[in-house]
Amino acid sequence: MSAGKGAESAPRPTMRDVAALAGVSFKTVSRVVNDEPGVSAGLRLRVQDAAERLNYRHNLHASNLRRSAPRTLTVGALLQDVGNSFSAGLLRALENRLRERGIAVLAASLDEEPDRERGLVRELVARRVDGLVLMPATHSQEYLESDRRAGMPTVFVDRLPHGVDADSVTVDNHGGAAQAARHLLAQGHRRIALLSDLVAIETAGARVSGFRAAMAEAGVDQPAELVRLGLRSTGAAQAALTGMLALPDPPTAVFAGRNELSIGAVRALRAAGASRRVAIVGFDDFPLADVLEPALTVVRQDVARVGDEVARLLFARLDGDTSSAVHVVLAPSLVVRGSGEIPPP
Amino acid sequence: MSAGKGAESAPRPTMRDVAALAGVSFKTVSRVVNDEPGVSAGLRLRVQDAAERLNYRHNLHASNLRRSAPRTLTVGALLQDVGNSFSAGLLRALENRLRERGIAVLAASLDEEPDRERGLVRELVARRVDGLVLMPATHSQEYLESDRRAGMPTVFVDRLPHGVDADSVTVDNHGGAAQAARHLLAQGHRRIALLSDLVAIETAGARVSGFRAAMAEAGVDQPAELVRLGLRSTGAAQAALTGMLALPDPPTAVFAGRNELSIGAVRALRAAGASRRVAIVGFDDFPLADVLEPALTVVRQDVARVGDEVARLLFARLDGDTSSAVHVVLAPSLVVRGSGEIPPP
DNA sequence: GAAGCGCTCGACAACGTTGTCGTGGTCAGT
DNA sequence: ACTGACCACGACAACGTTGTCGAGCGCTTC
Repeated sequence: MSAGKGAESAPRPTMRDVAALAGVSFKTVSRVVNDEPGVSAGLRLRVQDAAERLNYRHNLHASNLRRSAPRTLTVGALLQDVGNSFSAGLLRALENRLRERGIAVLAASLDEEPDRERGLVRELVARRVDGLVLMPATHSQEYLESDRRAGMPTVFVDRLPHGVDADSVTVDNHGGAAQAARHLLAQGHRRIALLSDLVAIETAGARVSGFRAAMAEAGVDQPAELVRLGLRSTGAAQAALTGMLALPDPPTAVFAGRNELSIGAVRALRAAGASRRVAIVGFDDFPLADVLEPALTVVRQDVARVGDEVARLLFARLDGDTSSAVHVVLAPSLVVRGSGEIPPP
Repeated sequence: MSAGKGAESAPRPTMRDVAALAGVSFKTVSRVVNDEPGVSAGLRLRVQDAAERLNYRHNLHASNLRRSAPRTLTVGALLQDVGNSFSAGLLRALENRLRERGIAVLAASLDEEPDRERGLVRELVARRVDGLVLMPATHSQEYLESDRRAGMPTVFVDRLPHGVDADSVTVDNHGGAAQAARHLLAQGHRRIALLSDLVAIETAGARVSGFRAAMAEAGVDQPAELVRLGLRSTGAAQAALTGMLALPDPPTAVFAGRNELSIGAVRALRAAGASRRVAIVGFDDFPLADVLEPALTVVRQDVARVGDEVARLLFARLDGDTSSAVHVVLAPSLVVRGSGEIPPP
């Protein structure tokens, strides 16, 4: 038994081959394959049998090329990192909805690299995907405009579109972060560390500004030594917080702006033996947040809900809706689990 | 500015349109687009300019239809659940390698449903993907044989192929589970609970048999009350272990056969206040296993390594290697973190 | 019995591209 | 000045499919 494809393998059978075996014209095969009417039951069976015998497989590309309303039944999903729990959960939620329409998903990761985003969009357009779901890494998506005009429905997720008037599904990052800050303030905390990713990333920026707004509103001032922006990884967050814990006047609470930063912060607290002394609230839930000790209080975005909304908007566009862009903003919720309720000393 | 695609939007420009604008034949446009030689520099610029002005986008489907060696530059990855950390991590590792060759990934989840696997394979073949990465849900993949003969390279991952002679990358589940059991036995445990998914799932079955082999080897017998198979979810594992902890003679240690079951087990231990009293070793690592208290000892499979191997095998087949099927088995490693080193009372 | 209708089915063009081959022009060599 | 080689480019067929239209057949209807 041969194991590989073998460049020399016989070409796949086409409708013509099936037609020859069944003794009909290849147009009749097309009718049978597409379940079109106008073929007698007997012939239909003969054709199906021939197709089976030859292992005939429909060629979606040729089909799409010819069809009057081409549908590749494929959408592209450009997410930050399909290995990260937020992107992965979203991808899964999307897949569930798209499957209902027989649509497959081309998934790729952007890693916050603008060039990769532009390159991948090009590739996906060349593949003539029916639609695009984009968690952008670029500052402006003006480059998308011509493709959208040419009929490419696009739904932004997690971040708003800039320079292009497309649908979006985001969460209220500003509000969620403010809620986290108020929660910590309500426990009596005044020295609250702020750990954030690059503020150029829209969600991170909104969370920082939401946090700061709530602090300002409470009249608490935020010293620079308790702020670290531009943290790109779990390790960076861990190092940053470890440094702060060694300050003469260390923070009594921490707000971590993204799930990986929360993890780094938890590691730093553990290493310093401060888990039960320093409060922490994170943005983004993750699978094990509830079994940490203390369990992690987080601002949660409902990824399944986000996926549902994205699919809903995309379907409307696929169905020909050309009304003006819709921006869905979902409210995140504070999940109280213990780590955010530790009082200041 | 219009927001949607609009079924009525102008058709996309083709090479013919670009040619008309540039005042050349459309074959010349083809040459320019594909960077083929035989076009003077001046003309090349004129064509590129025209393409730019019209927002021309290459049509990969038409291109592939005509090409003598069609390459869709797409592979299908059928994984268990792209939202689960193991599948997601693997998908990401695969994507990294495939990107180097400009190959995109169609990702889908099988959820252990055989019908879905067969249906999705059909779809992917209709899309003429260049290759298939499969974490099978079916008991036999004989149905794949004709497509493989027709030239579809297939690499199995995490589970071995059955009924078809294809490449595979798996980890030594039997050995890994045995190692976990021996580790717990070495601490002096004799009453070790076994939590497993459906043993019909090959990996789960191998882990169960590995665990049992190590127990038998040590002459320890495993009472039925400490065995629960067929656990499909975190909640089921939690309930199962909670029940066992209430036994007159409860287990002093637990082996959880899959990461979600470990999570359920940890929850059960936490709820029973037994985290520091009952030892636990899990199969599969996950992002926060090291920050639990106590940190979770696990048998780890290196997903990045698995992804690399899968890509390597796939590339070899894409490059025409028709030698017989290769089966790569990677050794998992025991990561000692604390939870597995709790001694029996 | 002729006309008309409906039902199957096939011939053919077309989708947007690449592969093959032919044409016309330039230029070096004699 | 003439040949031949080479280069730039174009005409045309082909990939596998669907859309359009018309041919052939059996049936009903007056």
